[in-house]
Amino acid sequence: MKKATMKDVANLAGVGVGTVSRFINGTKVKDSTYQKVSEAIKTLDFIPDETARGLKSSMTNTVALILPTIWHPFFSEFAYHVEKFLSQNKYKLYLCNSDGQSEKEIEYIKMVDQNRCDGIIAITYTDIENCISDGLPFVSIDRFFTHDVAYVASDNRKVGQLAYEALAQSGGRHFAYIGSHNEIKNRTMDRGESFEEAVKKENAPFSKLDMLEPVYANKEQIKAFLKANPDIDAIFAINDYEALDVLSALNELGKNVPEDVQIIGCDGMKMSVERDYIVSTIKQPIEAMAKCAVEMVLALAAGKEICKEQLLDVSYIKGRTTR
Amino acid sequence: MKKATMKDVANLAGVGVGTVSRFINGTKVKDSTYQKVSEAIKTLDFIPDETARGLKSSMTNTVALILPTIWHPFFSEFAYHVEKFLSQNKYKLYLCNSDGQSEKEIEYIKMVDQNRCDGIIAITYTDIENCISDGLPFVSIDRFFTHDVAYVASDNRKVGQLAYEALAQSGGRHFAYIGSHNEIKNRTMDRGESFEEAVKKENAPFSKLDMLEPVYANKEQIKAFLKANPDIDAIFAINDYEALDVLSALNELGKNVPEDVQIIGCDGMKMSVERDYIVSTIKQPIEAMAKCAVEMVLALAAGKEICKEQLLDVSYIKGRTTR
DNA sequence: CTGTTAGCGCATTCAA
DNA sequence: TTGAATGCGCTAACAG
Repeated sequence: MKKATMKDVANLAGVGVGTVSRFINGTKVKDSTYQKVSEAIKTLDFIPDETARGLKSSMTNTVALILPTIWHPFFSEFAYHVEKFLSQNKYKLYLCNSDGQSEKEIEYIKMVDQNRCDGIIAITYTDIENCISDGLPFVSIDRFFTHDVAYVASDNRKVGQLAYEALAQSGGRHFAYIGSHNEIKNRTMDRGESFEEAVKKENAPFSKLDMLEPVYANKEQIKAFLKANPDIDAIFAINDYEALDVLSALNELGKNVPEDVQIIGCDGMKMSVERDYIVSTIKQPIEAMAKCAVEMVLALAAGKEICKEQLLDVSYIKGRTTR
Repeated sequence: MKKATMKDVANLAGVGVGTVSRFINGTKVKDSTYQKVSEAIKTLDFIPDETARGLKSSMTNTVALILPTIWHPFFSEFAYHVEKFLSQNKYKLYLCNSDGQSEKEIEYIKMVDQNRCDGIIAITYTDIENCISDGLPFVSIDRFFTHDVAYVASDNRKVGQLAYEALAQSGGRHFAYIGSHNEIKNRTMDRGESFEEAVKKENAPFSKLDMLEPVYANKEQIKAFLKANPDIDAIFAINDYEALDVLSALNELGKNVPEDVQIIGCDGMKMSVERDYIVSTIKQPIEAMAKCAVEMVLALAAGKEICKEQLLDVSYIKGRTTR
């Protein structure tokens, strides 16, 4: 049987379509008509067509999330929380894996103008500055565009500071930073820079390995670096993956962690609710970032003015790679 | 400036709206008008409203993916591939974390009738049989409903068989299965059953720990089980997470893996493209399952008849927990 | 409180 | 080949 429309309901109930519409939208109607409409809806299995509603209201109750790949614990944890908060606001989520391709990112950004979604939350490292038009409800994560573009980030400068303090406190003497960076700048670069500054302020020995992405033979490069600098005993890695690679490299070189060398990563994703932290890490407030991003994008979609820059706090979590 | 509509374009180009519509949809128009329309579209930054199009065509080019939580490597890998294949077909993806709540699953299933999406792919273990109405474009993963409901699954019976063979071949003597199951049946239960059968067919010693979900103090239960059965030297765990917990439990009991005890998990998820497999595992063909599911759901959405049951092959991957 | 009507932006007839 | 008209299903304004 074909899908019932409001007109069918109105006919069956013996009322006008307007009344059915009001019923649907919760406007008060007389008790007797309420009954009739309610019954007609039930017998016809009527479900309102959201496309038609959207055409009138030009609201979709949908937000698109653009990220490099959902197949990565940090992003999937973030996406989980984004969807959760959107859902609490009766919003749906479009998911976009950009794989770093700006064309796909742009395609999704266009969806706002296509009236397919009301706003965008994006974690992106590609060159899309000129696609972010002025009134676009767009929230950027961990990357600054201009003061007009809303963004939320963790306090990446504090990350380096905390990493240094934790390593120094547990006896680190020769510090190193290991990481990589993209040509397009984003705030994660601050992690290494602030770490370096903190070390140098104390005049402690410092080495660094900073690779340009895309990185090949990551672990081999790390091993070569560690061999060339055998005194290193306190390493800060740009993220937890890198930390795992460093851990693996050290093991292969016969060093003990954390006895000989300590490692701190960054992100602090849990992999799943019940798993322990393997590497010590500076934890990003992923859930808080998601909440903040959702609030901002919904406010922007509603045309509200908001504070466009949000820095969230980070914290040190001891795992098994520091003493 | 307000968004331009087809009417605006038509006015500016000095043609009728029908012509603009044809232009957009690639129907041939005269060269001279083609130019005029093309220009008008450019100067007005015209982008067709997909909501209005959807209202006419009742197609959304969107599919919803329902899963327990994207915050889990297996599901996020699956979602990654689903989005990829949908994208290749110009389709968008709605993501739904059900967290095991049937209400939320039902809410998304309704979206087909609401004309918000054209079909559903679902990994679900809750009681929603009676919501899967007949013509619904619905594809189930790893769970059988009825012969009328399309589903794709990996060959879970072969999983247990392969696990046994791999463990036996590398010297396992006393076998054990460790896992948990939900009240709602799904095909993953076949893994343990087929493993048990394979072991018993060879008359080898067998023990099992099968917990009812939700499981509390998982690792403690595992430790108690292992203490009570100290001869166990070859363990098959229902999935890779469970395998990690088993690994951790064994370490805490002072056993070496894989020297003293071998472990095989199941799923074969990696944290991301570039990471290695940690535990030895029976790998599910995640990408192939995603591809198959997408093809099926798009075919169903297009009203085509298809083969409703697809079983995909699994394979053994050696990690660091077998010899 | 309720029925009627006019669009929302577009695709698709039907004439011309 | 094209312009004008009709309607997709719904909401909101208006009149009763």
